[in-house]
Amino acid sequence: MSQIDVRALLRHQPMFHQLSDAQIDALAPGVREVRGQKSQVVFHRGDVCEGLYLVVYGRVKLSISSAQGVEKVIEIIQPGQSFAEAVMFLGTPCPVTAQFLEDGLLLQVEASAIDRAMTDDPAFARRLLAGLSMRLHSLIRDVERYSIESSTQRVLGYLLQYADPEQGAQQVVTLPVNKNLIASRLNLTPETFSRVLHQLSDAGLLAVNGRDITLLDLDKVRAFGCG
Amino acid sequence: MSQIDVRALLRHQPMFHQLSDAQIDALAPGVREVRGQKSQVVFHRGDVCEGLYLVVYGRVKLSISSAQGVEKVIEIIQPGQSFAEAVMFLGTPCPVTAQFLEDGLLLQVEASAIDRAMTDDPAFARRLLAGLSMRLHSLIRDVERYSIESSTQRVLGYLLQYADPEQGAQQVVTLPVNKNLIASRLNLTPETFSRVLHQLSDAGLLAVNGRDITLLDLDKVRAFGCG
DNA sequence: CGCATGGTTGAGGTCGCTCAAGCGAGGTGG
DNA sequence: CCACCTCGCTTGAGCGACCTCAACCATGCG
Repeated sequence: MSQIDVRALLRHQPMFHQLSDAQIDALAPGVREVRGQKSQVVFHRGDVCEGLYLVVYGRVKLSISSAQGVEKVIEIIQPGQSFAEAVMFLGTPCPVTAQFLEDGLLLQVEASAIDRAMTDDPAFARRLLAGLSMRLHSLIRDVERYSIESSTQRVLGYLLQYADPEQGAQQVVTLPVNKNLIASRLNLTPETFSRVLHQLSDAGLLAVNGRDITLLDLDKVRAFGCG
Repeated sequence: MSQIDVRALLRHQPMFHQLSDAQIDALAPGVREVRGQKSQVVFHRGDVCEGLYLVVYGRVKLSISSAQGVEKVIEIIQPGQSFAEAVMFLGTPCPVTAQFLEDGLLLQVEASAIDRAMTDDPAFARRLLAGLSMRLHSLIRDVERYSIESSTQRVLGYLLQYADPEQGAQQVVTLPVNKNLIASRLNLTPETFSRVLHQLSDAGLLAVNGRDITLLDLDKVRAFGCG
């Protein structure tokens, strides 16, 4: 792959949107392409990484595993998002394992390149900070979910995330990945997830059709979520 | 309080250690002192804050509350640490409530002052990023704890955090705050926390004497934590 | 003393997990 | 074409960890 391609890819990453062409050029030498196939591991928990990753296409799963082999999905990284920034700034071992959910392409940007970009452009540092902040807040939401919400509330909260408040009271949410993965994300077993969906379906709040979930009354769903 | 004092206080904050006197001077006008008494609220969940907070002395509790009034402690901020950075960079409402655990003094640094410091000194931005990264990792640990560890493992993990690997196999850990707060931090009820401690005590792993907990055999404790 | 606060202990309930079986869709190969 | 498999999902029965509610005890303080 030529540098031309890398530059074009970099330019399309939200993180780098406001960099000048010269800054992109400066970044490019510090960037490595990482192609991977479904279920291939990018790095294991405990590995040391020397740079952050950007997802160009494909999705990546960040997860942890207990000694007993139970796996727990922490986050699903979509194209355009980044991961392992924190580990880069700390230089500590990775707290999670990263694995391709499907064939995909990543860009690994080494720390020195990021440092250069930050020095050149303070706005870039601010963007990184904002990115980490968002991650932080979403993790706080997670802690909240796991600690004080019931399984039903977690499921509804997850679904509401995908609902558009502007749209009508009734709308369809299509699950982005398979139900097992979502269950893990919500810290539920697949069995419980399935049961919760059907129980909500019985209650007349939603209708399930494979991965398509129709929220029948957004206001009722919201009210239920806060009860 | 005069500006002299603010500058002296700023200089002692880890976050600002590497700033020059001139940079500290530039920061000072954007800093506000916040004195508070035990259980006084700094900001409520949902409030908008225009700057980050540094704890000079006293401790601050970050927590969330469910609609039913159940409170859950997310973090206990010690002197020298900061909070609300994420909210500052995003400009979003606070996801948590901040409350003094005892009489204390905070410094509120407004966003524009931080921006200035970042522009002047890229290393400062890096320090902020490292700070947020540490927060992120500790939250990942939390999610891990809540989702795949048992109550016993959570308690042991918490205690091991305070143990010094360099010291002998037997050492005393003094709980920094009262047991109710720690229980909440570990997502346990006070009752369960108490029971777990006594159960571990029966198992000969530790001895409880008020807030002083003696770990009787560090290796055994570690082994127990992983089983 | 009376009261508040923090901690312990007991009895009982429940949410979500585990284990196990069954089902439908999609794919492969004989 | 059908047998057969896998994979994702569902359903049921039983169970256990942790919570809830309630009483009780120790300490400190006005």
